[in-house]
Amino acid sequence: MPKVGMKPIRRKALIDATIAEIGQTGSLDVTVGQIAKRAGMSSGLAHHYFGGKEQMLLAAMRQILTNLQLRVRTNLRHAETPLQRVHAIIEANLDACNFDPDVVASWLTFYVQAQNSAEAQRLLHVYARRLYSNLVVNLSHLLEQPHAEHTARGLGAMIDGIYIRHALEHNAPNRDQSVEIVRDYLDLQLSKIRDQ
Amino acid sequence: MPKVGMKPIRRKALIDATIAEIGQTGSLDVTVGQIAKRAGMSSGLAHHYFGGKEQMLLAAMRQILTNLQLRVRTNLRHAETPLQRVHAIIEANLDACNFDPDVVASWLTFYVQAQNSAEAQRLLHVYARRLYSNLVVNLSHLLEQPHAEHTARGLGAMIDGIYIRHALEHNAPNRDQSVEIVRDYLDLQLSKIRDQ
Amino acid sequence: MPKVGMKPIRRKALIDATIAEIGQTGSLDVTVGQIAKRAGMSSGLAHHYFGGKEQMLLAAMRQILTNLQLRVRTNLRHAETPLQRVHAIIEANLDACNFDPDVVASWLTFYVQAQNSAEAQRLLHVYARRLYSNLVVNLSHLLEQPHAEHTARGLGAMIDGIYIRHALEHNAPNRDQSVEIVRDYLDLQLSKIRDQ
Amino acid sequence: MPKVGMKPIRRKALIDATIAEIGQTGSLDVTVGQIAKRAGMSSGLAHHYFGGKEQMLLAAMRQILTNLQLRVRTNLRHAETPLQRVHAIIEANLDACNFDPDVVASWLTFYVQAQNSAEAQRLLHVYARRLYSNLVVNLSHLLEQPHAEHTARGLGAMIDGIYIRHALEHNAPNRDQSVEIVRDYLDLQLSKIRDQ
DNA sequence: AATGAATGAGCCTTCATTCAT
DNA sequence: AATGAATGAAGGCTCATTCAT
Repeated sequence: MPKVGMKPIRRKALIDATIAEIGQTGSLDVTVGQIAKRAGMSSGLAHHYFGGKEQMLLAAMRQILTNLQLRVRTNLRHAETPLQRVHAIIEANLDACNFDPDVVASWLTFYVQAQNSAEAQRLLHVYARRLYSNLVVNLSHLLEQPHAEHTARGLGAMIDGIYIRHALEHNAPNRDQSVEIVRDYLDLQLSKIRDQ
Repeated sequence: MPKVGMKPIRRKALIDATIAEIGQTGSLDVTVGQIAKRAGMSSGLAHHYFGGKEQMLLAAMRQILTNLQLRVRTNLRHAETPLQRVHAIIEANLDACNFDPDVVASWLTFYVQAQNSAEAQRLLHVYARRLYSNLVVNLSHLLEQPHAEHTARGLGAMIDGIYIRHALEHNAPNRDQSVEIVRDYLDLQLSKIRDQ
Repeated sequence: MPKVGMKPIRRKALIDATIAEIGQTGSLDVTVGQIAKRAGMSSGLAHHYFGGKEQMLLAAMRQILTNLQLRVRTNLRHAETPLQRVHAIIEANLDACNFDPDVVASWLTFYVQAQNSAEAQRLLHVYARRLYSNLVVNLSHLLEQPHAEHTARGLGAMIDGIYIRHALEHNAPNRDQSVEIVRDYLDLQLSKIRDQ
Repeated sequence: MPKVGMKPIRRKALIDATIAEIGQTGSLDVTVGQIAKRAGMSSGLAHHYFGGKEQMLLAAMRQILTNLQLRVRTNLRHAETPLQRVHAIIEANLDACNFDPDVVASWLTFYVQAQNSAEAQRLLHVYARRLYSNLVVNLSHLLEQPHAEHTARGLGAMIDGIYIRHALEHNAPNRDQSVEIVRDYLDLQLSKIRDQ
C-alpha cells in the first residue's frame, strides 16, 4: 500500500532524529542506523530519502539555521528603531532554544563538518554573513560605517564564543548573563561615539 | 639511528604528526595509520608508545595547551603593570602561532573530543579556568571585582569566538584585526570606570 | 533466495560452520572470517546476526549441549526400569554422533572458553549438573543414596575422561569399547550392593 | 659483561612463568611479553632462549610431564607389591601438586595445543602410554591380561576425567574424594576376579 | 513505500618475531 | 648476554551503502 506524500514527513522525522542523536551522543559519530531507528524507520529508508549520510547532516544543519533565521525575523518584527533591531538580532542569536543542548552539540559538529564539506562551509558562511550584514545595516544608523563594521565583528565573535563555551562547559554563563555581556559590549561601543 | 631512548623522540614525532594530520584533514577522523605514516613509523609502534589513539589525541591536546601557557608566561615576563599583563595575556592567546591552520583545526577537534572524553573535557576546563583567573587577577587591579569578572568573561568569549571563526572562515579577521577588536573591548571596559 | 526471515537460517548456518571450523582447525583460534566464509557469507553478516565472536561460540556450544540433551530424552523414552534409564543416559552421552571429530574438538574448546567466559562456564556447569542429577535420580532406586551419588560421580568422571581422550588420541577406545568400560563400572557398583 | 651459564636459569624462569601465566589467565592466549615480564626479562630474550613461543609452551608441557613422572617414580620406590604399585601410580597422578590451579589450567591448554602441534601430541601420547603401561604391568600380576588392560583403560579415563572437571568446576570432587572414587573402581575390578 | 539482508572496505589494536645496539 | 625498538600481518568489529523483495 503505497503511501503518498510521505517524503516531507519522513525527512522531517529524520532531521529531528539527527539533531537529537547528535545532541545525545555529543559527536559526529552518529550512525545512519541510530538516526533511522530514532526516527522509527529502517536505515535503507533514510538513504532513500536523503541519498546519503552527508545529505542528512546538511539537512539538519539547514534546519537549525532556518530556525535561527525565523527567530531573527520574528524578533525584528517587533523592533522599530535601529537600536531595537540590533537588540532583537542579539537576542535571537542567544535565544533560549539555541541553548538547547542538542542544538549546541549540533553546532559544534557543523563546524567540524565544514572542514570537509563545501556545502557545510557554505552554509556556515551564509550564517556568518547574514549575522554580520544584519548587524552592520542597523549599526550604521548609529555609528560611523567603519565603527559599525568593527562592532559587528566584535558582536559576532562574542556570540560565537559564548556559544562554543556552552558546548563544553556546563557552568558557562547562562542565557541571561550571556545577553548581558553582549549588550554591555554594544552599549560601550555606542557610548564611545557619544563621548567623543 | 639511536636504538635507545627513542620514546621521547617518537612521542614528539607522533604528537606533531597528529596535529599536522588533523590540520590537513580537518577532522578527528584521522587514523592511527595516517599519523604513524606521517611520523615515519608503523602503526604498531604508535600504539606501543601511546597505548591507543585517544592517548595520542590527548597528548596532542596537552602539547598545544602547554605551548599556549608557555607563550603566556613568556609574554608576562616582559609586562610590569597590570594593564600590560592583561595585554600580554590577550596577545599570547591571539599569538600568530595559534593561528597556524593546523593548530586551529586541532582546537576544533578538541572541543568535539571533549564531548566524549572526560580527560579532554578536563583539559579544556583547565585552559578556560586559567585564562579566566589570569585575567581576573590583573583586571581586579584596574576595576571593581564584579566588573573585573564580567570583563574577563567577555574577553574569554571574544577570544574563543575569534578562534572558532578562524577554524572555518578563511576570510575571518586576521591576527591584527583580532587583537584590535579584543583590545578595543578592553579599553572600553577600562574607560567605563574612568568616565563615571 | 528469500530475503526475509533469514535470521534463523543464517544463524543455523553459522553455528554449523563454527563447529565444523573448530573441528577442522582444532582450536578456538578460528576467525570470524573463516566461519563466515564457510557459511557462505561475509564476516559483517556474521556479526550482524550474532553481535560478536563470543556469541557465536556460545551459540555453537548451546547447540551441542541441546543436541546431547535431546539424545538423552529420546533414549529415556524407550527406557522403563531405572537400570534401563541409567543405561540410556550413558549411551546418549557416548552416542556415536558425539564422537564426531568436530564435536569432540568443539567440546575441548568449550572447556577452554569456560576459563574466561562466565556464560560458557555456566553452560558447562548446567551440563555437568544435569548429567549428575539424571544419574543420581535413577541410581537411587538401585543403590543407597550415598552410594548412588558416589557412583554418579564416578560415571561422570569416566564419561568426561573418555571424551577428552578422544579429543587427542586417535587410537583411544572406540565407541563400543567406551560403552563397555563404563557399563562395566556400573555393573560392578550394582553388584557390590548385592554381594553384601 | 657477559654472564655465562645463564641459559638453564633463564629457561627455568621462563618455564615457570609460562605455567604461572597460563594458570592465571586460564587460557592459551598468553603473550610472550607477559611471560617474559613475569620472568623478569625482555621478550627478545625469551625468544633468544627458546626460539619461539611454541617451544616455550612445549617446554612448559615437558616440565609438567617430567614432574609427574618424578612423582610416580618416587611413589613407586616405597611400593613393594603390585597392588601397592598400582596405588602409588594412582596417587601420583592425583597428587596434590597436580591439583594446583596453574597446573590444571596448563593441562587444558596442552590438550588444545596438541590439536595443532605434532610435538605436543607426541608428548601427551607418551604420557598416556606411560600411564597405561605402568598400570598394565602391575595389574597383570593381579588380573588376567585382558582384564588388566581393560582396568587400565578405565583407570586412565577416570583420572583424566577427574582432572578435566577440576579445570572448570570449582566444586568438583577434591583430591581425597577423587582418590576414593578411583581406588573404589580398582577394588571392584580386583574383587570381580576373586568372586568368580 | 519500505524493509532489512548483505557486502566490503577500513579502523583500531594486538603480538610474535626480528634486529640494531 | 640483553634490551626494547620496530615491523607487519591479522583479527574483530563497525558502518555507509546497495539491492532484492
